[in-house]
Parts: sequence; structure tokens; C-alpha cells
Amino acid sequence: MSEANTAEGLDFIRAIIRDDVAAGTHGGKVVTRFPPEPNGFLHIGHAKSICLNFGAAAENDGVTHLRFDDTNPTTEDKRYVEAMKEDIRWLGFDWGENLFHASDYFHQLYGYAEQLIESGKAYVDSSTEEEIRTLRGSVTSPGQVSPYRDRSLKENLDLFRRMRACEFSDGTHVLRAKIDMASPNMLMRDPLLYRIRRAHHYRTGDEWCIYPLYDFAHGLSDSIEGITHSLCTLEFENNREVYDWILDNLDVPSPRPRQYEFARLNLAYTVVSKRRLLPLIEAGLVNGWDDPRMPTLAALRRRGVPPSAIRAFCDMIGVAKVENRVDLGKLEYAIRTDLNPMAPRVMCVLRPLKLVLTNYAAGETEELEAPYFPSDIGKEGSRSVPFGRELLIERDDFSEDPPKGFHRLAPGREVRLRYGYIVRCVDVVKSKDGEIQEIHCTYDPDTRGGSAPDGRKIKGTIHWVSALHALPAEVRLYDRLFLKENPDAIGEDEDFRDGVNPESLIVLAGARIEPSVAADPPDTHYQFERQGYFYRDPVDSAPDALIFNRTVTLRDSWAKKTPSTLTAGDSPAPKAPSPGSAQTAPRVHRPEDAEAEARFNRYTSEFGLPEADAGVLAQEADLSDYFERALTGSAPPRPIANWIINDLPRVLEGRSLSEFPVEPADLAHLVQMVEAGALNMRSGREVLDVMASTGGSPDAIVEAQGLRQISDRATLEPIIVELVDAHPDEAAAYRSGKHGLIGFFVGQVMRSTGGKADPEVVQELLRSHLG
RNA sequence: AGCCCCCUGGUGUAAUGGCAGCACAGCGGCCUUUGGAGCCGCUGGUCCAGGUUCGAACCCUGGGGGGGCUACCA
Repeated sequence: MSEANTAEGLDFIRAIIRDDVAAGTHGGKVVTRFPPEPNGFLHIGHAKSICLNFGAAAENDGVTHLRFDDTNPTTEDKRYVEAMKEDIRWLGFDWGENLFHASDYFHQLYGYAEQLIESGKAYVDSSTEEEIRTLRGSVTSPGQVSPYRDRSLKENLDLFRRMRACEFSDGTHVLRAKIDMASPNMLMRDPLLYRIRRAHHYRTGDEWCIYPLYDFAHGLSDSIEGITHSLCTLEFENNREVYDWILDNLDVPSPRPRQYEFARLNLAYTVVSKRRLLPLIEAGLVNGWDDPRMPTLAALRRRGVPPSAIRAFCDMIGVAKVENRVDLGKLEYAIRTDLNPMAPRVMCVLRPLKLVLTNYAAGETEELEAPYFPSDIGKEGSRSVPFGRELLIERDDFSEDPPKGFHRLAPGREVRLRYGYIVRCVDVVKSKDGEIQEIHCTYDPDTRGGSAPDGRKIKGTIHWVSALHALPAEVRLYDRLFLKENPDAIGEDEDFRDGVNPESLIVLAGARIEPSVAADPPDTHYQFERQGYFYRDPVDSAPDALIFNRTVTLRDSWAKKTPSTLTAGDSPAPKAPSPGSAQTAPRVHRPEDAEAEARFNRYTSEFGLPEADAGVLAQEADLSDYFERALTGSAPPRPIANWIINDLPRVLEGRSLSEFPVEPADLAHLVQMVEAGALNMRSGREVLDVMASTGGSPDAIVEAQGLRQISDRATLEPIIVELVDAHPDEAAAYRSGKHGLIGFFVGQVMRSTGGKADPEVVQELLRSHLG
């Protein structure tokens, strides 16, 4: 099973889902959705999302809906819908009955909009697009309210109904949520809900002339379908506030869906965005959505990448919230690993060079038996390969002046013809201008099949085809589409399309392939021996005009050692040393007003608090107040300050001090208990958690949960002895110097005592036991 | 400049207060009728500074860096 399925190492989304299932949120159900907008082709980035949505649901016995997010009629098309369905099925996922369209909900969505108007939370704005933009303000300045914001409920409803009735022309009115024009989140500045658009929708035709916008439609569609976990990419983080607002201000079923964001996939030397892909097609730089150089699923399929390889790749890259750029090598690895056991080996000569066996009878031919798989694959099957006096070998497999370490054919040298004979080069025939025309060799008749009876070692083995029998073929070699690792990293006035790799496609029209392939099913994934994995082009290939796409090369550890192969030159620039260490001393919050300053001074002088701590506490009046009220107990100021600074923010969970249920005196009492050793720090924090969430006095909680610290050596001793005995390997490692393991042992003791042991005593005992 | 999010080997990702692990890439070796596959080994990391803690990648504070947001797109 994949890494993602092991108990530990769940990605953060799966961890959330696991916790929700355990807690019984949504009745333990999991319903996810994949919501593409049908305005382009699905690509490898979508594959990540598809694998996540379908995978995480299936792992929890949940279901995944396929929903076309078709709220913008001007860009969407049925053709894309069909292509997307095909691609998802091909990838290996099944939405069953759960095929939906946002356009299915246009009536319900409209109803929700009226509901919002009726509750005074939405209004019709008749400003122009330009005015709306201006009034929205900027990231640093608040927006201003529209003059239409305070229209009466009745007028809003009337206007909205007339919008729907197509009484107005495009752009004259919009429906907006009434939220907050001064919100620091631009998206909350009265987001648009509906716009007038006289456009033909590919599904609803001309029924509507108003269409909902993403922020309004998406969350509600999720709610309508009973989605539990709505997973989207990072750029929607700010939209979540709107998502929540819409669902919280409308009468929707509870519990409602929650949105979580993860990082989209970025691939090195690739663009993964519909906004980037379409221009490539329009400029004729590639041949459509399924050009095998494209990162679309259709292109990958055409190139010969199996869906299982893409799934394996998605498993490998994980899911997180960090902007990433994945090495192409990782995709290639996934493809090779997947193809290796499934692809039959055949021989194809890409750039042929004639090789004549001078001691082989002219006109004679023979058939050689060649297994389809090497023995380590463990698969049966073979074909016969015709052999004769005139053969074709790869031009690269002969070198007149071989570099050191080259162990293919060279003048006077021997090489093995795969599945055939060992041959020795005796002559090189050149044209007048010095170009090599053909190679003359003698073959050793005793080495049929490739092994030498005298036991001599032949280092090199090369592939070949019979000149007489080989089939002509066109072979298309693909390479990265872009020259730069990040094709998007360009200047303002540059076009990312200028970064296209001119050698991303190399067509070899004169290749020759062994005749056996003519009888194979057209969708066979081959390994052309010593070259790579290839796949018959499903669009352009014909039985009498074979065309093969190179899916991916074989790993070539020889090519890497020879810098002459042009692959160098794109080595990533060494990272600049991190400038992040400005060595600035932590800044102390120096209070600005006189009162705060007085407090600050008192805290530093009277209580001896460090300036940084005093600054934090003195800064705000309510925090100071809380601190000082806690001081009236018996606990000393320093630990109280520490607790307030370090532990309070965590349990406050966004609440203000005024609505915080823990009385300063109770906190002080808790601190005092920890100071006195009645509780250890860890238990103390646990108690604070309880106090902050469900309330109660520290004493009662300590009693109820039995959290009193165990400092008694006689009690701890046997636990430690037992534990050390139970972990002999770790104990030995500790004794041989791996003292970091003390943490492991302390952790074990803490666990077995329910966190109640006195860690200092434990550590002391452990040290003496482990010696 | 305001708000939000994020920083773990070259890359991608685990570890959620207790041994910093895995994968890819790289390097070395073994094996090999594919310079493939496989096997073994090695290199290399918690952005910085302070604090809390017996113990910090993880909690707190500050700094640095990256990304997102100012569409009647999604």
C-alpha cells in the first residue's frame, strides 16, 4: 500500500478526515468532490487533486462526486466535459452515480440568493464595473460603500427578480453580499454573487441570463450535495472566509461542509495551468491538448504513460501546504518503475548504420529466439527475430575513436549482438567526405544466442535489426517542453512561450524496427532495448506507417559520466546562502503610552521580569490586568508571567480575555501547584486545557483526572527497570554513547505513567540504571 | 503597505513535546547477454535569534525569506 495509507505519515488532509471520522462529525461519513471547470483539459496537477479526493474518500469508505463547476457560460464547453470524464475514468477512478453540475443547482442557488436578500444580507448594486473596482479600495486602504448598498429589501428583491427576467442589459446590475467594505480581506468587501450575462450555456441553454459567481455557487453546491470535506488549492485560502460566511448566513443543513486547502503541484520545466496551456496551443508551439509534450492527461496517455504510473507518482509527492516544484526525475522514476515489469522488450534502431557480416553467407537468413522479458522480470514469452548478413545497428554504438570506458563497437573490437552472435569489427567503409557508410564485421558462428563457449567475457551488447526484414518506423523523441525549471519566472514584458525548448520534439523518420511488432496489439507499451519505453502513437500511427512515441528514456548511468552528451548545462544554480540571519536581537515591545510604560518599568524592576516578557505583558491593559490579578495569589510573578505568555495564547483560541473562562486566581493556583511539585508541567498544561475548554477549578480537575505528580523513587524504580529490560537494543545503544535516547526512555516512562511521572526524577533514575 | 498562508538534506515529504525518518536525485560497490532492472553502502537537513520546558522541527516572541489576495474568472 502507499505511504499515505500507513497509520503514521498521513498527510494533513487525511489526518483531518481521520479525526472527523473518529469524532463522528458528519456521522462518520466522508464525501469529497472533484469540481473541475469544463474550460480546458485535465492535467497532471488535476491528477494530484483527483487522487487525493477519490483516494481519501475511498480509504474511509466514502464517495467522491464529480461536479462540473459550470457557472461561467462564456468559457465552458461540452467537449471539455466529455474529455474530462474520459480522463478521470482512464486514471482509474469511478464517480458511479455521482455526476453533478453546478448548473443543476441554478434554481436552488437562485432561491438562496433571494433568501439572502430577504434577510438583508445581499443587495443589488447598480454601479458600473469601474465604480465597483474603485470603491473596493486597495489592500492597504479600506473600500467605500456603494451608494446602492442601502436599498430597501423590497427594491432589492424587485430588482433581482427583474435581473432574472432579463429586463436589464449585461453589466447594469449585480447582486452583492453585504459584508464589510473595510475588511482586510479584499474578498470580503461585499463579494459579487450574481452577474447578468446574456450567454448561451452549454447545458441550460438560454434559460438564464444571470449566472452565480464562484464564491456563491461553490460552497452552496457542496452543501447541496452533502460534501463533508471540500478540498481545493492554496489560492482559495482567502476565499474560505467567504465560503464560511455564505453557509453561515443561509439556512443550510448542518453540519455543513468545510473547506481545506493544499498546495497545487508544480512540475519542473513544465507549466501546469490552463491559462498557460491554451496559449501554447494557440501559438502552434504544440499540436493541441494531447500533444505528447503537454502535461495533460490526454497527452500523457498518448505518450504512453500508464495511469498506474501517474497514481504512483501522486502517492510519492504527498500532499502539504508548501509551495513546491517536483523534479521531473520523480515522474520519470514512477513511469519506469511501472513500465519495467509490463513492457515487452523489442529491438528498434533509431539512427541506423549498416553492418555487414563478411563471413556470413549472402542470401542466407535465420530466426533467433528472443525472450520478451529479462529473467529478473520472471515473465514467459518470446518471439523470433530474423538475422542475416546485412544488419542495422545504432550509429551511436560504433565509435571509430572510442573514449575511455566505451564498450560498444570499435575497430578491431568485439561486441555481442543481443540474442545473436558475437561480432568483431574488421573494417570501416567511408564516403568521400569521410562519413561512415558501413561497418564490416566477422561473426563467430560458435556464439549463437550470444554466449561464448570458450568463456571469454564480452563487455558490450548492442541491439540490431535485420536490414532485409526490419520495418520502417518514425520515432518521436520528446524532451522537457521548457528550457527553464520555472517557465513562469519571467520578466514583466516577457512571454513565457519564448522559453519553449526547441528540441522538445525530435522526429526520427528513418528508424527500423524488428518485424514482430506488426502482430502486436496497438496499445502495447514496449521497451526498445537500451533506449527507453515507447508507445505506438494512437493518433498518427498506421499499420503500414508505424509511428512510436518515446514515453521515457531508460536510465543511462553511462551518459551521465560523459559530459559530452549535452545534458549538462542546466544544473541548478547553487542556492544563495540564506540571508535570513540578520542577527537582530529580539525586539522588545516598548510600551508607547505612559501607563503601559509605568507597568513595564514596574514589571522589570519590581518583579525582575526580562524586558521582552515585561513588554508583552505591559503592552495591553487587559493582559496587564489579568497578570496583576493573578499575582494576588501565592505563586511568584516569574512563572505566572511565563504561563500567561507561553500557554495562554494556545488555550485562548482566539477568544478575548474578557470571554476567557479561566479566572486569574485559578491560573495562579494552578501555577502554584506546579511550582510546588504537586503537578508536573505537562499535567499542568493539561489542566489548563480543561479549564479553558470546559471550566472548573484546578483542584477538582487534578483530582478527577488523578494528575498528581509521581516523584516517589520507590514507585518509579520498578517501572524504569521494566522499561529498560523491555528495550534492550535501545539500552545498548544508549550505553554505547547514543545519549539522545534518554528522550526516548523518558518519553516511554511518561507514557506508561499517564504523563504523571516527575521527569527530572525519571531522568536521574534512568541515568543511573543505564549507567 | 494591509490581511491570510507557508518555511525539515539538491528535490518531494514524515515525525504534532521524547532516537530527525522515507522516497527521488547524487556518489561508490556488487551483479548483469539491456551501460536496463535488482542488491548493498555513502553523502547530505529542521531559515535565524531569543524564550518556555527535564526535553523543542513541533509551543511562545521577534526577525528573515517565499507564496496568495486589490476579475462581473474559477
